[in-house]
Amino acid sequence: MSANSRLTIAAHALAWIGLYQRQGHEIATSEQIATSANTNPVVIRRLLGELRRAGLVESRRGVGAGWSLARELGSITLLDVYEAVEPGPLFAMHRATPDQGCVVGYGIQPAMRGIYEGIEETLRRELARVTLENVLRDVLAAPR
Amino acid sequence: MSANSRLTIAAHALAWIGLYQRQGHEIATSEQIATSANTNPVVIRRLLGELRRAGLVESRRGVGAGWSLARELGSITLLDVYEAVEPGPLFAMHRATPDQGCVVGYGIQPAMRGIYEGIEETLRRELARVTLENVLRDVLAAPR
DNA sequence: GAGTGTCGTAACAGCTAGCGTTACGACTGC
DNA sequence: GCAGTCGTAACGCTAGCTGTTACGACACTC
Repeated sequence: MSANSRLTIAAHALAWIGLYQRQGHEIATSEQIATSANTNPVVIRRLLGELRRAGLVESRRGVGAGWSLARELGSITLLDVYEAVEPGPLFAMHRATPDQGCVVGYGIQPAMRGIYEGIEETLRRELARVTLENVLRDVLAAPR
Repeated sequence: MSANSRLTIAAHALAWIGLYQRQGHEIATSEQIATSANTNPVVIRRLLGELRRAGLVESRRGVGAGWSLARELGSITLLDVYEAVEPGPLFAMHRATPDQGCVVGYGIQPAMRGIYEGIEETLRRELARVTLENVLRDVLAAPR
């Protein structure tokens, strides 16, 4: 489906900030997070910008600027992150509208829309069951 | 996530063939299906080729050639179609492997892998609950 | 108020995947 | 031999993700 890494990187960033704050620091920079995720600071700033719009993190500017959590890790779910970072639907309809003169062409889109809605709802419920607290716990539980 | 229409078009093709066969015909051509789906016959042939590799349809060549179902619509689920048509995982990991010297960079991939596995398993279960028979029924139930 | 470090964001390039299209050989029935 | 359809390669277009550079905006320190 040409999957992307946006949810993964966003979760990485949040877990990193959360852990950093528990170690007594207040503010994390996109530079630090980018180093941990092995990517470019701009990529991190773009993603965190979307998380800020969703109210999950806050940013400060000026000297000593950077990012901090706007909510506890335990109150942020993967669904929150997913919705902040992945707009569109999971499955797409036909590019060009099918032949409305054909029975199948006429009924296929409403039919699939209904089915997809149910499936996406299940996906959301599943994403909502995992908090970033869970993620960080799993991260720290990695052997060695 | 840059969703594509492959599952939708494949389901469309299967429903079309199924209905066509119930109307007494034996063989459907990619040309006919493409007209209904408003796309190019080659797109249909490519998708049906993948469904054939999965044992869902059969094809004949020569004059009067075309496609037919290898199984009843009721025994084909959206999961069968999905697996035939969408190889990779739903969510991707980091492009470049994260900093293994960082606690989060080290543990994030195993953590997310476990979480994603559970979620994809749920998705599969949900897809497995819908048969192409269900799809066709919904298609025919469209108002007007 | 000058200097500094970081965010915010635009702009661009490279890559990949999906989709549409053309073309043509392979096959099979007449 | 002819005709109709599949099978598949090849190509171009588009869109999205990722990485990178660049630079203005901002706020703290001195």
